[in-house]
Amino acid sequence: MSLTTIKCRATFFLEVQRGRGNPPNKEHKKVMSLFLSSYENRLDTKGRISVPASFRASVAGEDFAGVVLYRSFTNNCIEGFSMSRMEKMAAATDKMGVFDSELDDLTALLFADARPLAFDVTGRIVIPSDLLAHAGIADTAVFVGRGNSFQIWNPESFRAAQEKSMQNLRAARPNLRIAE
Amino acid sequence: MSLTTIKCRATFFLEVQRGRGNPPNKEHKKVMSLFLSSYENRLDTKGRISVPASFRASVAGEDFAGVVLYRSFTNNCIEGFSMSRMEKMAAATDKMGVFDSELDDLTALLFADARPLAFDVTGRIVIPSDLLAHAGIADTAVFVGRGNSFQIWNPESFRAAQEKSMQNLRAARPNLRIAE
DNA sequence: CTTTAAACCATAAAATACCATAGAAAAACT
DNA sequence: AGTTTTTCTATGGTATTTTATGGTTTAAAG
Repeated sequence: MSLTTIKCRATFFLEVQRGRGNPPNKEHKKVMSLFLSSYENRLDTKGRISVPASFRASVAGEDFAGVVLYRSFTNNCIEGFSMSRMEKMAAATDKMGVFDSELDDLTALLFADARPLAFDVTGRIVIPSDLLAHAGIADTAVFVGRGNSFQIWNPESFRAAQEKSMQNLRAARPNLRIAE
Repeated sequence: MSLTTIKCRATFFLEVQRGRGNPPNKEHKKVMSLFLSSYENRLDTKGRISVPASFRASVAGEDFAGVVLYRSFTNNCIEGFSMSRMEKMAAATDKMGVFDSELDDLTALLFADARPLAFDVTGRIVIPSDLLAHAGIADTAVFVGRGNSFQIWNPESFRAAQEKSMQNLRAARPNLRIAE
């Protein structure tokens, strides 16, 4: 095949961008909203710890640039959510009976204990000391994805809990085929 | 930011195709959502490996341009599927009570181990080293279609597993005719 | 003032975007 | 059917960006 250069003259229309910002037709960044995988990070001398970049991406675009943490009811770990999910939980409690005593306990623990923690410029948070104590975290912590939420564990405790979960699964369903 | 349409008139040069050749084919390929067939590809020195083009086509059009991998619970291989499938699982856990423990063990293991891996421009991913270790993969891997999911194997292990499956089938169903 | 918390640089390593190419496969013309 | 040309895929190498983490300075609070 050969190419030939020819001279042309034409009238056409062009869309130009005025002002700053991203053009609307630009392919927007791929959004990954789930908390997946596990990341082991370190606390510095001031108690700061980096929230994994992929977890920050999961809450990117929300009104509150940070996460909500509270002490897990069931494990020695810290539970984490996005603020928007916290709001969904509040909406869910509305569906329960007003005089439900369980609701009382739940709201007393959950909402009273919940700490909104904003990211700093580099994506770090300072986890309150009572949460750290509850999870037995000293200088290293594991951020563990749980789909729509995540947890923060002491590394040793996490490995032990994972092992226990695996044993539970094998005991409950010897023929388990999770892959399909 | 706003867009403004302006009228232009210009003289320009255009390269035109003379003779034989293949004009750009803008027909997009037939959408194949299933993972089918097997492909043996190589890891380069940086641990990158091409996801087979047909597998990439299977997840084309999804929000997340990549796949989700985790260590198989039942085999020495890596399990893989699309992010949308992961999201369906997360949605399923939401339908259960928030403090229900039925799926706790499963989600604890699955979401914590799942790795979202985005394709690079040429369709490669970097498989984390712990996944490679679990599957015993060094410099070559086999992508194995499994319909709605796929697996990644060490080539030798895969052939051995296939052989074992074949033997199991024969033992269980002596009359089964399996084409060689 | 003293203490505490938040904002502000700095950086090595890891992750990822970018560039290049040979071979295979596909399309279009003969 | 056969040939030419182009595109696509898998693969390799290089450059740039991001991330996690440390330290320092400024603002706020007691």
